[in-house]
Amino acid sequence: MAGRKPEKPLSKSENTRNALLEAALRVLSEKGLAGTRVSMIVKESGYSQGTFYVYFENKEAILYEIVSPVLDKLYEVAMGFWEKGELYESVRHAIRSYLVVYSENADVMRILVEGAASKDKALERLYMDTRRRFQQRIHRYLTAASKNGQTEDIDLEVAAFALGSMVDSFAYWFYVMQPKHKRSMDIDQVSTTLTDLWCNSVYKREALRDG
Amino acid sequence: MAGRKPEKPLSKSENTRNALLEAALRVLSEKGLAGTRVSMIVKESGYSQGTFYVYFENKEAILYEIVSPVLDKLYEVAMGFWEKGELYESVRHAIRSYLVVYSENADVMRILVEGAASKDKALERLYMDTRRRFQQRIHRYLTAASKNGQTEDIDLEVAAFALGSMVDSFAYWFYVMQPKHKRSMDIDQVSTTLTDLWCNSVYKREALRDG
Amino acid sequence: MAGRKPEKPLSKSENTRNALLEAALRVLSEKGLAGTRVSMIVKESGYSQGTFYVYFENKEAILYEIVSPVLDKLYEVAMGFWEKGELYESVRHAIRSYLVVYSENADVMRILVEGAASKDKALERLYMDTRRRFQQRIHRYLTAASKNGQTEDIDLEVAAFALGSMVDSFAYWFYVMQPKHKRSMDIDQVSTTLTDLWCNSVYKREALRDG
Amino acid sequence: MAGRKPEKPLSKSENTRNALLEAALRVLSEKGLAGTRVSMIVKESGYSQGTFYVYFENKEAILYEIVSPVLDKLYEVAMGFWEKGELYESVRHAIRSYLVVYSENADVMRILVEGAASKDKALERLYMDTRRRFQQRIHRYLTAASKNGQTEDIDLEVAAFALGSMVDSFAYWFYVMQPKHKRSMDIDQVSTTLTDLWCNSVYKREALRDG
DNA sequence: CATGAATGAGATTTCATTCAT
DNA sequence: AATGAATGAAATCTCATTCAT
Repeated sequence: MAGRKPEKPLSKSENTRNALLEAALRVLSEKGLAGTRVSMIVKESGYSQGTFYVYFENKEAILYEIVSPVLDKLYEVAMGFWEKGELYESVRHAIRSYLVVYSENADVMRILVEGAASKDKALERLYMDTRRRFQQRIHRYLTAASKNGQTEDIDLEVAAFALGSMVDSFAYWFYVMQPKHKRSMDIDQVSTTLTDLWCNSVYKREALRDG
Repeated sequence: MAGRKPEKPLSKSENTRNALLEAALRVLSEKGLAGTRVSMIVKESGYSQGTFYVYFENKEAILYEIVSPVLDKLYEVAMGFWEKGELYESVRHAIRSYLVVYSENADVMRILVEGAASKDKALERLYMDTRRRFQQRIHRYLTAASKNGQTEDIDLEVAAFALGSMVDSFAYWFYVMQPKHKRSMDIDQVSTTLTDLWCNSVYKREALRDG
Repeated sequence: MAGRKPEKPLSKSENTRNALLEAALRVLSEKGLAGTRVSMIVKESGYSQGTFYVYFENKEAILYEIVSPVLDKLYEVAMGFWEKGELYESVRHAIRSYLVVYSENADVMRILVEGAASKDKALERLYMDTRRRFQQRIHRYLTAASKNGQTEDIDLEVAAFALGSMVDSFAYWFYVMQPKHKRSMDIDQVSTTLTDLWCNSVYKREALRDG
Repeated sequence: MAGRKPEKPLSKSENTRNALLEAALRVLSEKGLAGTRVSMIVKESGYSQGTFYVYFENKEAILYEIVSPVLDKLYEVAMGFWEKGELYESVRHAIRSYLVVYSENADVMRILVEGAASKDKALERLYMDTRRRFQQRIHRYLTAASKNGQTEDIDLEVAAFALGSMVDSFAYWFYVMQPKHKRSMDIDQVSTTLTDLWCNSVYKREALRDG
């Protein structure tokens, strides 16, 4: 009774749709955006070429549907807890959650980066919007702290973006570019260091001590 | 007597080669990697289709030649001054130089990001290698400071990468994704904030005060 | 009850495939291997350029499919009767059959010769293998006769190859190189002479008289 | 003084021409006719692309110049001795000489076969003409023998072509198709067998015994 | 719903040949 | 005599998309 939706059985058409989405993700993960062909997706899905166009208008459409929910999840999970708890802990929680979701969707994030850089309008916008949402949220939070005299005297708008960038870019390097077997550091260790950097950089030492 | 080499006139073939490289950069900047066709490059250059293949084996070859020197320049310029001066100033100089070169080559950096994300082996490696070079250099620098008791007690390896990422990712957002007319902040202002964040995050407050 | 399979109607795709094969043969016959373009084949077939690549990986693939069955037929027809009948007659039957099938497939044989000479690995091997199969079969046959003391005292291995070559090369000249209107001799006449040469060259005169 | 031409030193232009011819032969031997590019020839020769067209009108021209003299030599050497000596010996001498020259020019012969089969007009004609010259010569010789009652009662025109074909085709297989290391038989052995076949096939046994 | 055959525009690449120097 | 830069027509192959069944 824990808020779980009762599992409605999926209709035949929903099944096919999902199968195509999953197949697309698998192919995109392996081949990258530029290397993915519709023919690969349908082959992977087991359905036929024509079926693809029953469910998606074109190649870009399926892309958007794959990337979009991951970004929403990322935002929701990382920003949900924020503001409720104590200073250091709420930062740490946000960072750690971000890394967890990122690691689970590293392939999608790679695709997003590729697409946004390639001037694909839809993905470029998705990417920008998400980063701005993060920035604004962080900025709002820092401003609040600054009103309590807890922050150092720096440009909080730039800081908000820079710190968000730091975590995001670290995640990209750590989970996307780095081959799995080379990751010597574990997520808790990393989260702690990132949180230390974040907090040291903007908060006064006293503010941290007091929480 | 200023040490400048007397400018040897370029041979005909060197001229053509350069013209193609420049045309390629223009097209890549406008269309992105995935959107660039050899036909566009030759049209832009004024040469014929066949001429392209006299000078470059294929599309990837010209790509590498465009991206590679920019990365070298970026490293050289940003890391050159490092270690010589006073703590805060040397960080600031590095960051500012990085941003300057980045802004002058924003288009190329976008291409690099797209290419590395797209699993193009050559560019992926170029990207990784460069980031690692930066990380190692920063790490070495932080370690030196830590031996003088100047750093906070954090994981310097992660810090090195995270701080490098912060600057790089900020630059990407600021110069690549952001349309020019929306950039309200100027480079000095931004450099200062980034330097503040950087220094606050790793160095002890005393160390900063003393230089 | 005549053992004929009821003719299953060919599927759409089988039809297209066959149409391409037939068109390819026509073009290859007229233009030769080096002079044949995929564009010519599809034009001749009435299908579009893209359709070709739905059915065949590339030019070489369709080539192999055209040549290979002809060689099998040639071997089967020429060697099928062999050994059953009387000496002279079985040789004559084999030679005549060879010439008949050769004349019906002269164009294909020309292509095979061109392809094998051009160092196309697949065709070179096909050519070699077929010639060796013939040689071995003839050699076996001559050896059997030699055990009955019916052959002259010569190197039967060389003889086997040389006699096979004689018939094959004659057929090539007669049906491939010679323009049709210049062929004054008819197939029976020619078969008889070739059989005479063959038999005289290896068999003892007595053996021939006795059969 | 044995008829050797006094070696006039070659002019510069003759040198270049020869260098190109030799380079062309090397490339053609390795790559086959269809696989040879003008660019390969000039690279092999060390001269430049433009130089090729100073000496040869086009690609076909150099081809003809390479093949033509070999055919002349083949005819001259094989047919020169003919008719002078005793029956068996003159046949054997002709066959052996043919094989010797063939083996020395196997690469060229392969090119000729490829070119003739490919419907290259010039080479097709060269090939046909040469084979006809051989046939006519052999035919004339057989007819002479037949007037002395030395031949079996068979169609001498067909025989002439068939026997010529036999030797030629054997040589092709032996020196062109067969990789060198697989040739177990030596030229004397082979010549003898071919001569035996030839003589047995057309001459009366008595004629052979008497010479 | 699903199919799979067919398409054709367009991308990459090749290469014999020309020509000004 | 020799060069080598430039060409451009043409060949191969790709692939997102359509559509009749």
